[in-house]
Amino acid sequence: MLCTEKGREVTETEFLAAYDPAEYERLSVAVDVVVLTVDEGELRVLLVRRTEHPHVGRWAVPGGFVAPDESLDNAAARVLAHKAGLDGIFLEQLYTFGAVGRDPRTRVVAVAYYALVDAARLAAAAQAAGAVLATVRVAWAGETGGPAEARDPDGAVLPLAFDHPEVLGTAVLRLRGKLDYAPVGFPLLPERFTLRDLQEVHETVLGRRLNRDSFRRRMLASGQLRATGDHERDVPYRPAEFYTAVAALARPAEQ
Amino acid sequence: MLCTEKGREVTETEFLAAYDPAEYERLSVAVDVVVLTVDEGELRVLLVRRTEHPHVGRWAVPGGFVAPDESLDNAAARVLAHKAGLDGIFLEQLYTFGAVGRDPRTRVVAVAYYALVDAARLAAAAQAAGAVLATVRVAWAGETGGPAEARDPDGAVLPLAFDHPEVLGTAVLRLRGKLDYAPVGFPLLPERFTLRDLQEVHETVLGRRLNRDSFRRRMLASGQLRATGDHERDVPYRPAEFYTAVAALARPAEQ
DNA sequence: AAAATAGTGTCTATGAGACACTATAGT
DNA sequence: ACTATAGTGTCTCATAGACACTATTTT
Repeated sequence: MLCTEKGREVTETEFLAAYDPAEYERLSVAVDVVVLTVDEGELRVLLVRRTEHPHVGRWAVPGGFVAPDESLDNAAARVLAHKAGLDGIFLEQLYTFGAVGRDPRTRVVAVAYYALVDAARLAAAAQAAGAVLATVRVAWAGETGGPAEARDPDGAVLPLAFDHPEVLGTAVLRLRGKLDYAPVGFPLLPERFTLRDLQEVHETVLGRRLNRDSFRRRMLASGQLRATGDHERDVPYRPAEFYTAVAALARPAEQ
Repeated sequence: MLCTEKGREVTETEFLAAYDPAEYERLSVAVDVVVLTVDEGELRVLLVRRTEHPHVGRWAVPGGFVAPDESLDNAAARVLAHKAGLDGIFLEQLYTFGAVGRDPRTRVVAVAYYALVDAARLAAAAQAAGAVLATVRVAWAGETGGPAEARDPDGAVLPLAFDHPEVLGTAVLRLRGKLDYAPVGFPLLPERFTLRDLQEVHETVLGRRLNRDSFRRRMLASGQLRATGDHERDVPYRPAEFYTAVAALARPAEQ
């Protein structure tokens, strides 16, 4: 059952020395990063306008090809840093899109990631990078799933490149699913936030209103929040206390 | 902002005709399929013994390289059919593993899938394919995550190839997570099953005992079960009624 | 009859939703 | 004083766990 060559077994070292990678056809592998935030009750995504073929002029999530000497996670972090100017934020693998005709140039397998960041930081990064923040709309409720649509601030639909409607829809679906059991809301908020801010983030992501009393009890009982003792200022009503997330959401280690 | 060549804009058609895929380095892309079942209170995985370098003699989940003209889903279904003789069973993308050194031959990005099948069918398929069914053990509880280990029927640990301990661990984690909200137990059972069978599957996957009364109520109230009116035979106690899953779990459509 | 599990009914504990009430800021 | 929201306490309802009891088969 072992490989033989001239009547004797070859060792793994000999095999690897003689191995020719061109024996199997290779594919282009890209990472696409869906950078999401919540602002003013809307889910927003960072999009860049394509300046080259294919799909010139259409809008795309930042992406780039994976180099032979970098891991997928590193490639995604590199794309996030170079194309969006963002560093050290929540970043997690989402899904891999590999339909044959998804890129008209050649066969490209895209490993999609999603990143979460607070609205103020993303607004600054988008401006510096020359990107736009588009509102995300999905035509489905709950955890049904399906493509998503991006609109500019005037409500006009932005044409998306490649299969990015599906990529964006998958990111929304993942976010909704995670919010039910994971503290995924915190990366979307600044370090200090009120319970009202947190509830608005949850409601925006889930696309439905939540019960205030129940949400408050559940969050305080979860042990994920630490009260700061500080309160809001200059609000025309009783100021709410600021909280912080008790444990920073750990970045998953490279596989 | 558009590409120019000799002072005029090029159309997308012209661009694609002149596009050279070799401009970017390409990678090998493989699919690995984790085929799982539950039998005798144990989670089992189908493994094949590697007959070629690298990792000759070690055990691996069935895998294969993705051809340029097939989608990832199709490649996974092909591997499942050719290497395990299984067709038309639950198959879903799991996670993509892309660490640089995970394959000693060359850079290989592995898109892992997991498949679920009932124990009797998998036992027959494994025998026909010359594969083994190994018991899966994880050293972690709940949804912690981490690598998994495979043991033969005598309890001896089978050495796994590549990063397959992580791949296997990721599959167990996904299965546990899905069981909480999705009817993922049904693909692991034959068409007709008792509530006891279903509970045993859930307990095995989750790695903990469940409350009988509560499980029964929850399942019957879920609307996912249809009573058949038939009952077990030749059991030394009151025979339980057979149920069927009311809706076959739809295979996700190709992206 | 004994043993073992299926299946039903009921009580209790827990958590979500609803509501009432008090607290605290700006206007 | 008025308004708007923060924060607390309590009631109700739905669901999970626990337990008791009956049903049905083989040995």
